[in-house]
Amino acid sequence: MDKSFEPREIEARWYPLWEASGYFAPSGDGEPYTIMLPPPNVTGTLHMGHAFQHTLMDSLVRYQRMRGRRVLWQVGTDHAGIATEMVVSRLLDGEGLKRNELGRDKFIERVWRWKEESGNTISRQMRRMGTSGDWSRERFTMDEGLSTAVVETFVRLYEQGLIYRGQKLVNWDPVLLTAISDLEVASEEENGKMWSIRYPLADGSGELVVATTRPETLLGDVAVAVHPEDERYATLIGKSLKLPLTDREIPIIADNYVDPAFGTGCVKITPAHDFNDYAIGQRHALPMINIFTPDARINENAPEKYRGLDRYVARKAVLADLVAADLLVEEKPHKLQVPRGDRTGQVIEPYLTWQWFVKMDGLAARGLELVENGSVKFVPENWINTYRHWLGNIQDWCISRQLWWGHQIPAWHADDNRTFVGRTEAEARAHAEAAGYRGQLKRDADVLETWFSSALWSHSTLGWPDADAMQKYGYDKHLPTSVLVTGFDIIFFWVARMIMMTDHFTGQVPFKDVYITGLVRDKDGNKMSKSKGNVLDPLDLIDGISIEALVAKRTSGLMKPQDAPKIDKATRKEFPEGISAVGADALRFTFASLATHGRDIKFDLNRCEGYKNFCNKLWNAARFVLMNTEGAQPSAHPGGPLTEAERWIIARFESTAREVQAQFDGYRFDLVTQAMYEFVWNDFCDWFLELSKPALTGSDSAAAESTRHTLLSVLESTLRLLHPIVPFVTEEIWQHVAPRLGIEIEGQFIATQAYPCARDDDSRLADSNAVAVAEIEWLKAVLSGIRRIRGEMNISPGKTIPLLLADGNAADRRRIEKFSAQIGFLARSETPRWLRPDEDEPASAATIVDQLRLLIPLDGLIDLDAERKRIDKEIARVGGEIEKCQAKLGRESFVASAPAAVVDQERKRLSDFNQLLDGLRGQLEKLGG
RNA sequence: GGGUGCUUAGCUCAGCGGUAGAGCGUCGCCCUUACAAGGCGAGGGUCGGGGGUUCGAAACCCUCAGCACCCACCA
Repeated sequence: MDKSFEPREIEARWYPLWEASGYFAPSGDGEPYTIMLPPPNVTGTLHMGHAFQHTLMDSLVRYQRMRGRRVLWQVGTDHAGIATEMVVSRLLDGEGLKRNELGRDKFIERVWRWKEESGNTISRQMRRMGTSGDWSRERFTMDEGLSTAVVETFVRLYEQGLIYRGQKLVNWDPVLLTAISDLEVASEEENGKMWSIRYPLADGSGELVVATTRPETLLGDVAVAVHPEDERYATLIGKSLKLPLTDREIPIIADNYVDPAFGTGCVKITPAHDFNDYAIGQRHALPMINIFTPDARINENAPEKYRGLDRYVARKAVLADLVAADLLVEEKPHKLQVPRGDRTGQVIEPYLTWQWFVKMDGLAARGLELVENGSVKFVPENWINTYRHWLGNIQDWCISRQLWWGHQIPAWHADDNRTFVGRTEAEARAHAEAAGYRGQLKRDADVLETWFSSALWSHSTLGWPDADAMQKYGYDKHLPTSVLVTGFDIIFFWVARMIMMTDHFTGQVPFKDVYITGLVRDKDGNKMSKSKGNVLDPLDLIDGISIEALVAKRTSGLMKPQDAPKIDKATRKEFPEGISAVGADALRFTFASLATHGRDIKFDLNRCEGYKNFCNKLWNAARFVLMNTEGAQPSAHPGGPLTEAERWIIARFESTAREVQAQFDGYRFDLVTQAMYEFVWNDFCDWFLELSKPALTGSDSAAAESTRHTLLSVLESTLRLLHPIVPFVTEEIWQHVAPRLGIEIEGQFIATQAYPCARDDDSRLADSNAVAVAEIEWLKAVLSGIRRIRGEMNISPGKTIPLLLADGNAADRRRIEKFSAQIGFLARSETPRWLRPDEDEPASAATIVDQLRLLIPLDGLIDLDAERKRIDKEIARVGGEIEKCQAKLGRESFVASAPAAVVDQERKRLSDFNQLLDGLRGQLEKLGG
């Protein structure tokens, strides 16, 4: 193996071999374990959030696969209707082409070409991350099978009366010219104005003043509402007002919606352009006057002089005319919530259109029930509140979009405005003929919103509704799936709908657990976005990138090119030398370690580099083991007793394996990686490898032989333990290590080996030994004590020191004898020697372990004053602890009320501290302090 | 206006009723033959403020403050 860990070549070599071997596909007879990848949008490339979630999914999948489960990780991509259509439109703009000039068919052809490209990029990126999804059954939401599922779903819901077409007020994007979802509208507070306008009574007996933030909608007013108990206006209810700037008269109505305390207590009602007004209009059976064209210009329902004006131009005109007619009372600044489409940033219009809807009441009640009764569990569980709140207040789901890219709605309109739904045109025609219609049928031009097909993902990818495909894909085996790993931002868009749809059509929940991850933010906690110029491409972390290339990437193709200099500067400041390659394993380990519950993650490149070092550490530990086991007979353990150090590391490994398993099962990836890191670095490298050195070179050849074997076997188990998180480096090392243990690796991969389990792995590993642990913990205390003196006294690490022993009990004598070689080697001391009873104790620096005192004679080595200071400091610390213990034990209430074990523990602490204090005082005395 | 989460070492975060922790950064001493992407050691925190419950609170309850996010129709 090379001297240092070079991820690039290793990653490039193993992935194709893994994929070709077929282990990504479900196999074996184990209990199925299934994850459906939230299909990424084919809008471009994967971002850090994807890489993060994919890492977690892949870790779970590899973990369960090694535990013998029959694992399916279903991968694929989403057509992402509106988003992809926008990307391609922008692309065409660059070529000087217009979507509408190209026409529907040609445009869709272009989108398919784009989809090919983006889809390939995505799967390439996923492969670079090391993800082990089953590529052989990769799906796309608009492929043939999934499209069949969409049509089938639509038709069945329609036949069940759960889909209907209706004219309703929806959120309308006047630039994209389509309806959009409530969820795609974000209201932001903006500075605007509020105008008060006089509406004269028709009989000339007075006037009402109404306030509005949108004076142009006055042209569509159909009433003015007051509160029914508002005494000021009680006598006016039912009378008529002259609607300014028009020749219409409108009634004064009473409705509880109006807050008499706000403004004048009079509200103009425009049912076709405001959601509240729409509701009032329905309650009072008012007409609805739509005054806008689809692109938000005034239409023919308004007086002629305003027709064709853009909404904001019309606003100015209306205000000018009101002033001219002396009907404008006041104009004042006002903060208001402005609804903007989250894709275009345009101000959204509530707009009256014909759309298709899914009735939600029954489905939502069931969706709620499935979560309330625990069929689907959220992790962390508080997300249930979010889910509950949304489903409890849900509106019917508007599923039609006036776009081209997507599943075209399987409905055909007759000349007489009747509509027929069918799986095919022939089926629709049959319905039409059965209803006595024989004329022309024209297919509905709209497409379904993208989440309609996503909602079917968990069962459509398993072949539904095709019986053969369901059989082939193991429909029964894999549904419900094990866990959905996704972000909180799509709980409404996707999670809730998938629960409802999958249950409705299969009688199963789509998944048992929903693990909600945090959002990946930049190191300052900002959301990563192209426009902020703070995005990182996961591949650039894996491969590294020069600062020039990174700046170029971040500043090109900006929506606001004027931001480029700012982004340029910030990027150079954060990454003065670009980003150095860390490799996929380090990136994965970083993501996993940042995956705590219930908070977003700030991505910190320093963490990444730290974990690259971790991979390197593992690499070098493996080199050490391999170097020291060269030529060893591949075999099971040679037999004979294990050394304490071996038994200790085995016990530590076991408890680590237990911890890792428990944390995997609770989706605590941060704690999984923490346990792995601590074991590999602190236990295996810092202590066991060091302890093994004297054993390997010592005179006890049985111990050397045994140690060699344990080095190999613990390393090999550790590689398997770590593999789900860091697949590449563990594979590479394992292929070198496993043969030394007699494991046949021809055509084998670490991923298909068993996951280490604390009890049923190697029986020797199962022999956790409390005595050995105590012995080694004692040895560690001895060595740490000596090292502390060396460190604080600035004794050169290379310098060999004399070491004398005093006091101590029988156990200490036995242990010193046993570990004499280790102590000499690891503390760089001469062979430790017991002080003879009659011998004068030389002035020394000392460290105390229980009753044993370890003395380093001062002569020339140690500054007497420095040692006194060191002891004083220690005495102060111990004294403080003693005070705390005494205070605690001195309280009657503590001794009386606390559990006996806690009281005993406290007493033990006190006596240990006192013993230590005595030792320290004695030592100080001997130094003449 | 409702709701959720967060506030612990310089930074990023664990801990969530019984001795305040980790990584990174900082400061010493070291190229000791696996690893300087390293070794050994050190320093650093009245756990956001204030109350309460408890023998005991970073943790549980109340309250205040700040930050972030989600939902919501005040013209």
